[in-house]
Amino acid sequence: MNIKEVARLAKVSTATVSRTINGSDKVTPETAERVRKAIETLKFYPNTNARALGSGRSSLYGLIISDITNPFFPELVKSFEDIAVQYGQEVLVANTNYDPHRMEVCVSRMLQRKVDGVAIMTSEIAEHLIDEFNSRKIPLAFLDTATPQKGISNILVDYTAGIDAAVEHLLELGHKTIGFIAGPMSLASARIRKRAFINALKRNDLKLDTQFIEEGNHRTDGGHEAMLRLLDHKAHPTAVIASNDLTAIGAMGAVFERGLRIPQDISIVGFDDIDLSAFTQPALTTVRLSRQEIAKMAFRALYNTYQTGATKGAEYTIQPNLIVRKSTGPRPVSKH
Amino acid sequence: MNIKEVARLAKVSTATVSRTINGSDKVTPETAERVRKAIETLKFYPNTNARALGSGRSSLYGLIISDITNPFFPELVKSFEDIAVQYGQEVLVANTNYDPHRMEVCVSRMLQRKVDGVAIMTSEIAEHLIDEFNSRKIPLAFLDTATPQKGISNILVDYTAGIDAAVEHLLELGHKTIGFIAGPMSLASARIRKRAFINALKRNDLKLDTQFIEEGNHRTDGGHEAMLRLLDHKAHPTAVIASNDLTAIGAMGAVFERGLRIPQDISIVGFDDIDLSAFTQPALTTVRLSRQEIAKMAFRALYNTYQTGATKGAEYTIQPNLIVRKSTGPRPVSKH
DNA sequence: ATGATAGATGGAAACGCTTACACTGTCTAT
DNA sequence: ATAGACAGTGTAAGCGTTTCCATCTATCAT
Repeated sequence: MNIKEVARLAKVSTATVSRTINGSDKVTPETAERVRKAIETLKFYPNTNARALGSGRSSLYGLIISDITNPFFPELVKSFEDIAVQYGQEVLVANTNYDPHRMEVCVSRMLQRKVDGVAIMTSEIAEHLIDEFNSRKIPLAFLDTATPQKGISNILVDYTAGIDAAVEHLLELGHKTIGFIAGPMSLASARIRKRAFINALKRNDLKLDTQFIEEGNHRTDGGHEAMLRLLDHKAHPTAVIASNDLTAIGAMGAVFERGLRIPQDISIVGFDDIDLSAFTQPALTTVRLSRQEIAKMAFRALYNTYQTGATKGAEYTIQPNLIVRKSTGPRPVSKH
Repeated sequence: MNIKEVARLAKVSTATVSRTINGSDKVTPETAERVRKAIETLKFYPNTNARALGSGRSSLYGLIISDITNPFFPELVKSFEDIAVQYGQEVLVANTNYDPHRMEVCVSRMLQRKVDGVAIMTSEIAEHLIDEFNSRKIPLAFLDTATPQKGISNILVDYTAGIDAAVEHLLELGHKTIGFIAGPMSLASARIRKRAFINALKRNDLKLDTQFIEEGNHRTDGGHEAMLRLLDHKAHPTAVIASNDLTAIGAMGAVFERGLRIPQDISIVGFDDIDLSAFTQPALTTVRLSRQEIAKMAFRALYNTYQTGATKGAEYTIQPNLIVRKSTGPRPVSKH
């Protein structure tokens, strides 16, 4: 079953069938109708491989993430696909599993499939891999890459604004000592968030107490352990901000384990606003980082760059916003 | 950059380059080495589209799920990909969004990309779409399809065993009245789970009280509302089994809202064991349904069928098992 | 030495599309 | 009536691989 059989049945040339499929306006409505009917009858599905090969366009966009089981990503993937579909494009998703070798494999897949652009939503990528894309003029879009490059779009998150909002919210509730559970320092985004927290303290004239900053791993277990360490201090903070929601959720478990209540004894704030955060007990106050917005910007940047053949990428900034739920409350009076 | 340039640099024909890439044994080690060096130097990545076109094999397997943001699926996707990679194959994931039209789009994508097999992990699919695959001899693997067909593999879940384990666990804890929050009756898997529950009651000589069976939607909000309805009965059940974990989590929220405690006042059991379930407060007792196992079976079934050209599919059964955590406890003494 | 055999390599057709270019027939302006 | 423009369609040359078949060389039994 191929375009030739369709052409034969519709009594036209293969060129006309191709034109009809691609919605060219140079086909009379009657002819197009005949072709469409033939396609229908034969249940013909054009071979994507042949199309890509013949046209030189794959209509495929790559999306590289670290781990689909990390709840931050599914919504990102979904939004990215939704918008790609709107533009008549397809998406190739690849997981790096936080592993540099797997990253190479992902890149290789993208290259072999001749994608029209790649969104790299995980911070760590080797320089030489970027070069592979660059030399082939494949548009790239990054999320928070530390090193912006020419020909590459960048989606920046205003972490400062997000963390500031969280700190101010806690200040308004009367908290004086705020702890922070960071992500792994090997991740650029975790480093940026920690820095934003330190700056927010400074801006609000709060003293920085490094013993109240613990390092987690952006997963629940890390948050759990880090929180236990924080609670071990004779005078622990009355509020804690976590570098991401998973960490916050792990931290909440640790608080309960020690027989303390949230938010009466201690307030917790997360970051990201993963779906789950609305359903924890109590519901988590968190800084929302819209995956939909990230996906939309990244895709558009890639699509535009590819279509216009522009050589320089764009920059966009995304504003996170605080979602106040039930895990934050006034500073306990008994506390210092 | 293509195979010709590699051939020129390595001073061989394109046929030999192709053979080297595909690991044919008919190439002398020295020649192969020369070719590999040329590939390296030129940073050549073979064009997947051309490969698929030329060989007639796409080495691509489709995976159709309903919704990647449903926490049941990410782990399934990951496991499926992991095993596909082991076999040197690639995966094309598509979401139906529970929408029959989107399902058609997904199937169309699979057909256009000439996949070597498709795992359909969402129950609802129109008969005529199955035919499209059948007539093209594309292997199919289903999860719990109600209507087994020839040439199609089927992964069956022993829901009866899973629900039985949950019911028996509650019985041992002394519970006499057990409620159930079902999924949407439009979903085959939800219907099967409900039926399994009813049968389990029967088998244990418990009377079936239909007012203690509520319908949810397999999401948290549905579980929340269904639980509120259950709690509205003057004598509500002391234990409730939910059709999936999301429903159970929503139900837990409702319990807290009414000022009751888990498990002291009421026990809750989920189904699936999504990652999150270990981190709820209290951690959810649930019936684990291994996504890894499902993925493994589905992929193997497809791969074997395609490789051997077998015309009849296989059947596998998966045994769920109860994971006891903190959301279940002895029947409250004050209760009837 | 000779023919047979096997193994390595090359030549070129095929895969199923897209698209530049050529062609035909109408229509418009003169 | 006629040249020019233009719309609709067809012809055929790619696109980058794979793979069948042919060719060549070296080895071996005779």
